[in-house]
Amino acid sequence: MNPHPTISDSEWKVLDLLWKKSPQTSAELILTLEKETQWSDSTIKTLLTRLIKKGAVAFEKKGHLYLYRPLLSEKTMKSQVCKGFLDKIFGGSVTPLLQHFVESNSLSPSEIESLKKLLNRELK
Amino acid sequence: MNPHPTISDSEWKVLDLLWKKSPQTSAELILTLEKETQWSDSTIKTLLTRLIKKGAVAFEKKGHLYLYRPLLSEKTMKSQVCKGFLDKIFGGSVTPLLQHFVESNSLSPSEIESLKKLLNRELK
DNA sequence: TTGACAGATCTACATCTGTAGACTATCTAC
DNA sequence: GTAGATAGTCTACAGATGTAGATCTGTCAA
Repeated sequence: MNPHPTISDSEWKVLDLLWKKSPQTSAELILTLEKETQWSDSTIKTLLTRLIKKGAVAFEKKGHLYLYRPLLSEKTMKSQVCKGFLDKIFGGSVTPLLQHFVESNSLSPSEIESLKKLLNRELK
Repeated sequence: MNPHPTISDSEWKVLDLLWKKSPQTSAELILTLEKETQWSDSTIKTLLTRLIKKGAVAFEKKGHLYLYRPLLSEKTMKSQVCKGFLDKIFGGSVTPLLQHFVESNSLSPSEIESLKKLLNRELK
């Protein structure tokens, strides 16, 4: 019913891995996540379960293997999160967001170049 | 101890108002927020209390008036939230973020213009 | 066939969040 | 000085989240 359920930060990490590669077994996911987090395997399984309950992930039994894959598209989800973020922090408009990055000097010259290219391409 | 506490979505709305104008009495805040949300005054008072406990807001008794003001700077907080967002969604780099907005056609031509100006100014 | 193991499910629990009613203290106007 | 209005504090409670132990179950090797 909920077209785009809320995905918590931890859940997002799991989903993100599935967007990068799918399907994956829980073992694969656990292996990857244990490197970048301190989570126990149990935690990761809980997150998987919650994602399934939210309709964000599906699994398929292949013999005795469980293969997990994302049900929600990365693009759609990111759109939603971006919009929420922009609304909350910058009143919904992109300019102040970019301005923020510019002013906080968090952009390297090469990054600025590629951003400009992006915008130029867009105008054609 | 926590230099920048986590501010929840609802709390953020309150803090945001204080960034726009400060100090304000709770009555002012309640008046504004009741227009854009469905919150009861009690809810807003709870949010204020939590912000105070988190060290994000301070109040001052002026006679029998309570004046609230933000303790955390807007810039600092937005930086933090932006960074967290960027890390979570786009692996920490700005280009894919802007790319996202470009590709999702959420930029108006005039917005693109102003973004370009921003970047050009930066290069000087 | 039995034990070890991998993988799933159940249960748990503290904290945070959204949301708000009840209660208390103070001030102001009558 | 008393009632009503204001403003703050306490308490509450359900649901989400971060985190993980305990347990069940199916499979494969010995």
